[in-house]
Amino acid sequence: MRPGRPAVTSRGELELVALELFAEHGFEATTVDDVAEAAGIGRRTFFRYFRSKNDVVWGDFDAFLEQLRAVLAGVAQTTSLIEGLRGAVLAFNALPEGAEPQHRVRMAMVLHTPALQAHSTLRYAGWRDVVAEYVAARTGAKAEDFRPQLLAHQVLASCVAAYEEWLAEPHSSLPELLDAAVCTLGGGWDGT
Amino acid sequence: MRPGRPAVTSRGELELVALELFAEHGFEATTVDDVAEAAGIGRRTFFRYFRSKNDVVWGDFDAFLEQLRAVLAGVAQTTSLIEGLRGAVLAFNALPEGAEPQHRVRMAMVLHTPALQAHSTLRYAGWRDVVAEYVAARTGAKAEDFRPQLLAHQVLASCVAAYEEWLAEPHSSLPELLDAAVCTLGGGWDGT
DNA sequence: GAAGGTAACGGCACTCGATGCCAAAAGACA
DNA sequence: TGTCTTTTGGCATCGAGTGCCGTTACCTTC
Repeated sequence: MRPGRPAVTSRGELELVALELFAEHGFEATTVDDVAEAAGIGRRTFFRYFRSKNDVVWGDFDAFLEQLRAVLAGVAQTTSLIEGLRGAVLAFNALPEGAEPQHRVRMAMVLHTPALQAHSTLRYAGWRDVVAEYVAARTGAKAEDFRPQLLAHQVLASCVAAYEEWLAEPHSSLPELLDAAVCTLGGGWDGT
Repeated sequence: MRPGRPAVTSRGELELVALELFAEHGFEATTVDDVAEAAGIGRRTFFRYFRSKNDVVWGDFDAFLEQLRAVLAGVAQTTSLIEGLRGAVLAFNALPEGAEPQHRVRMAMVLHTPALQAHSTLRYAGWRDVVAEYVAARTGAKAEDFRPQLLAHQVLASCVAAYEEWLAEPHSSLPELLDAAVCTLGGGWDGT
C-alpha cells in the first residue's frame, strides 16, 4: 500500500457532505467551516481537496472534459461540423434514469447563485477549448483561431440558455432544448 | 447648494486613480487599501463609491445599458432582427479617435484577469436582458422567453469572442471582428 | 518490534475583500 | 449660534484563501 498517513476522506465524499449542506441552507449561508465540521475534518484540509468553495459544485469537471474530448475526436468525418457538436452536447447531457431531480438542484444552484455563476465562467473556458479543438481539427485551423473560438463561444452560450430555460420550466425537456438551441447555429456554419 | 458634507471625491475620479494603479501593478496585486490611500480617502469610503473592487473596471455600465436600450428601441421595423443587433453592437463599440489603446488595456484586464472574467458574467446578464427585450419586442415574445434569451446569449458570446480575437491580434479591427462574429448568427435567425 | 521514511492532517497566523455600526466632520439654513 | 443633513472613516467582524510547521498514522526496512 502507499506509504504515509491515509487520507481521512475523499473528494467525492466531501462533495456529498457539502452539497447536502448547500441544498439545505443555501450555498452562501454555508461556510467552509460548516462543511469541514460536518465532514469531520479540519478547515485547512478542506482546501487540500478543493481549491475553493466554489469548486465543490463542479465535481470532477476535468474528467468530464476528457470524455467530451474523446467523443468529439471520434466524430465521423461524414457528419457535419454542427451535427457532431449537437451529438456530443446531447450525449453529455443525457441523464441517467432518475438523476434529473438532483441535476436540477445542482444546476439551479450553479446558475442562480451569483458567486457560482461568476466562477463557472472560469470552468467554461476549459469546455470551450475542447470544442474549439474539435472545430479546429475539422476545419484545418488552430484551436486559438477566431472561427473555432467563436463557434465554441456560441455553442456554449446556446447550452447555457437551454439550461436556463430548462430550469425555468419544470416540465421541459433538456435534450429538446439543447437540440433546438444548438440547431439555431446551423445556418451560419453550414458551409464549414 | 445641497446640504450635508460635500463628497471628497467622485466615482469617476476614483475610477481614474484605481485604473492607473491597476495598470501599473496589476489588478490583483493592487489592494483596496492601495487605491484608497492613493485617492486620499478611507478604505471604508471606497466601498461607498463601488460595491466591489471588481466593479471599478466597468465604470458606469448601467448608463451604457440605458443607451443601448434606447438605440435598440429605435431600430426601424424594416431592418431585420439580426441587422438591428449588428448595428447596435457596432455603434456601441465604436471608439472615439485615439481611445483604442486605453480600451485595449482595460479590456485585456477584464478578459484576462480571472477575478474580473468571472465577475463580468454578472454584468453580462444585464446586457443580455437589454438584447432579449429588443428581440422580444420584435418577435412578439416576452423577454424571459427561450428564443430571446437564446439569441441574447449567442450575440453576447459572439461579441466576447470578437473581443478576444481583437486583443490577441494587435493589428486587427474590432468593428470588423464584431461584424463578422454577429453575422455568423444570421443563418439560423433569418426567418424571425 | 524498533527505527526511519512518507504523506496526510490540522492548528495558527495572516492577507484581503466586504459589511455593519456609529461617532465625527462639514457645509446649508434658519 | 444651533440644527439639520449628508458624507466620511475608524473599528470591529466575517469569511475565503494561503503559507508554515509540528503532529499523526501508516508503511517499509532492519
